[in-house]
Amino acid sequence: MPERERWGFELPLLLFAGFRSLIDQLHTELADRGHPELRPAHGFAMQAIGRDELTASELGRRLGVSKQAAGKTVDRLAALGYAERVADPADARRKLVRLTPHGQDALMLSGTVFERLRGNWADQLGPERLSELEDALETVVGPAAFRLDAAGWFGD
Amino acid sequence: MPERERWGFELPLLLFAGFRSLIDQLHTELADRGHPELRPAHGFAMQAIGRDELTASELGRRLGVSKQAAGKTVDRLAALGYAERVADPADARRKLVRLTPHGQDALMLSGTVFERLRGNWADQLGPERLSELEDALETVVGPAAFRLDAAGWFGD
DNA sequence: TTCTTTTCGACAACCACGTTGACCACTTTA
DNA sequence: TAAAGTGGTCAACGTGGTTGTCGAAAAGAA
Repeated sequence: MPERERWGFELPLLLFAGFRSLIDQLHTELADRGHPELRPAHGFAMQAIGRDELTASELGRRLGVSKQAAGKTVDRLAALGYAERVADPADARRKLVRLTPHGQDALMLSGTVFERLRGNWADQLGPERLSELEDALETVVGPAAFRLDAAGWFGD
Repeated sequence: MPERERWGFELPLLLFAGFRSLIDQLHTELADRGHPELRPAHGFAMQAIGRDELTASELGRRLGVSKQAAGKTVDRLAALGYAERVADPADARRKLVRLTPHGQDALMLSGTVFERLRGNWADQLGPERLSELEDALETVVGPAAFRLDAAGWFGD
């Protein structure tokens, strides 16, 4: 049921409002469940680390930022107890970054919260309209959909 | 045509990818048309100013940031030639911010570019699917859709 | 094996964008 | 007219980026 004529400038605002709505709800939930200091930017970095052990340089590549910026991000995650650095026995230059159990907990919790939030949208829209929305977005953005280099994107 | 089962975490990434795709294309176009220094964050501030003459404090309220932050944003826009401050003859405390002709040009150009980008999406999806996408998003985000307090939202 | 190139991590300086707190000037209101 | 509120600015700081430089360690080539 198309409701009225839309201006072009509304489309980006609607997309951003949807994105922000989900992320804000996620962090409200995370704060209630033992992760009050976690910020949206941290989530992208932790997602990029996942269960891997990788160098700050490699993390920078995944996030689309310099190795120095990635190193600072790791510093902040480490200060909050979400990540830690361990020496690489096979290469004395490298220090491998990995999530702590606290960080893995936050990541798993985020996954379950996102499932529930998607369920809320499905309740409001019906499963078909939600699937159509997702399919339409994937059609227009193509394979660029699942990039993680989002943090700090506004300023560039 | 629902293509496959979706994970909850894909939804925010799809929304953000769509948003970023539009904004990136906008700024590519703006750069080609005489506005190469304009950044995404500037757009929200200029949209909040529009054709008004307002104080930095009022701008801060519209953008959801402190008056000091709004003042710095105006400094940057002014340094780039997009905004200027004029004294308010009716109130010696106030300095009114307004867009320069260069700033108004950028704002009008953005509007026409967004119309064309929406047209591209309509070509790819068909007008009905695009309208359904917009309506679905408005349904789930409600009146929060058209807030302008987006810049700097990642860090907080 | 030695020399050269590459890579990693760190440091420094800087910029964009936000925050609080403090302060002064001016306007409004009680 | 005194008190309260508002507007602009300065300072200090935090976060998340950038580039440039550097030394140590690894990898590749002669």
